[in-house]
Parts: sequence; C-alpha cells; structure tokens
Amino acid sequence: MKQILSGDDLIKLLAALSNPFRLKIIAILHQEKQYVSQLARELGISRPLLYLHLQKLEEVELIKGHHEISETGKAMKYYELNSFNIVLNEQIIADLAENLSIKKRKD
Amino acid sequence: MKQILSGDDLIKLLAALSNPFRLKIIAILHQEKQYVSQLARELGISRPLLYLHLQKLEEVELIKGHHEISETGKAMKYYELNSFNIVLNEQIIADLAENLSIKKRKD
DNA sequence: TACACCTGTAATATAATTATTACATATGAA
DNA sequence: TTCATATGTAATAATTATATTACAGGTGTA
Repeated sequence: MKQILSGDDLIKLLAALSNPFRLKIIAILHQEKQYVSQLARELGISRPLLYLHLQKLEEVELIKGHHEISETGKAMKYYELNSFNIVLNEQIIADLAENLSIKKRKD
Repeated sequence: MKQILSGDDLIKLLAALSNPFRLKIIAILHQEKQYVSQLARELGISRPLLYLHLQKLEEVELIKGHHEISETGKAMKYYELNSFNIVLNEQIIADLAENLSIKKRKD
C-alpha cells in the first residue's frame, strides 16, 4: 500500500472502506487468504457482486489477488490482505484537501 | 466525537469523509469557523448542496453548527470543526466488522 | 457422459448519493 | 420601498454505487 496519498487517493480509499461487505471481506482475509467462491459463500452474496467489492478493495491496494492451482488441479483465485495503517486527523485532511479534483457535471 | 465506534458508525464516518467537498469543508473549518453562505461561496456550490454536505459531516460529529447574531444584527449559522483522530488497521477493522448490519433488498 | 466444483464477465435493474431549481422568510442599509 | 445579504427546505433531476440474472468456459470424478 502506498505511503503517500493524494487527496483523490484518500477519497477512493475511504470509499472502498465504507461498505459493510468490504469490511467483512477484510475481516475474513485478516484470518487467512481465501478463494473467491468460498468468500462468496461465507458472505452470502453472489460471485458477480463479490467481484465488484474485491475490485474496489484491490484498486486501493488493500487486498491482492493471485491464482493458485489446487491439489486437485483446479485453478483457484485467492485474495489476501495487505497490512495497512491509516491515521486521519484534521491536519492531515486539511493538507490533503489542497489538491483535490472536483468533478464537473455536463461539461 | 465518540471514542468507541460500532462497525455501522465507522462506515458512516468513512462515507462522510469520502467526498471532495466534505474534505474541503474540513480544511476550511480547520482554519477558522465559518458561516454557511460564505462557505458556499468559497466552495463554489449552492447552499442547498452545501447543507447536504454539512448534515453528513454533522451527523458523524465531525463538525458542529451554532447560531450567532452578527454585529449588524443578522442571524448567522456558523460551523466549526471538532478535533478527531482516527486510526485504522486490519485488526481494528476485523474487530469492528463483527457487528455490522447488512441491508436487505425488498424484504 | 453427467455432475460438482471452479473462474470470469456482460447486461440489466435497483437503490443511494449528489446536485439543481424554486421557493419562503428575515434583517439592515440606501 | 427596493436591494443585498442572510437562513432554511421541498421537489426534482442526474449520477454513481449496489445488486441481480444470465451467460461462457475450465477441471476432476463418478
């Protein structure tokens, strides 16, 4: 995970964390790496939806996926958690807010 | 600001922080308290939109509003920033993820 | 072959967030 | 009175985020 964030990166990171399924994914992967289908079962959601959440977490580098060949020869996709430590206070946010992009509607 | 958060509270807090206007509001209020119309001018947005953002920040107790009577006698609504310090790592999130509510669609 | 697993994505629907427009009300000053 | 300032909200539109459904393909085993 990046050490120095831009304001935009911070927003993406916080957005990635502000969803219950994604927090639960982090909690599960904190125990041990897990593959997609098993994760979907544990969370009680469909794989397509899970992929969406995994992508958001991977985009901000909170998790990382890789392929493994199981003992029985099947291709499995495992995800594991990256370690991170985020500190937020008013000074840090004030600094990062300096360079922040605002999306314009209908340009 | 609360010291002990639930998982749901954490999500609300992070959601409140994952918006560029709201980070800018925090940055401005970090300098000094400000009243609504002036804030809207500085941010370049309408007051109705600003109210929406202010409400989200106030709901999670990052800011606090109060009324003041200006020298000229007008009622002004000022907002000021609460100090905060948020630390997030995988262990903290794993703990908070234990009690997390998942919204059901069409129950 | 048929079954039980697995990965992956496209197309679509639903819900939530963000943004706009249009009001109503009040005060002080010219 | 008229103008410029302020607070506040209701109704609606636009955009983004979430969620579902329906596919296509692969491997190992009975």
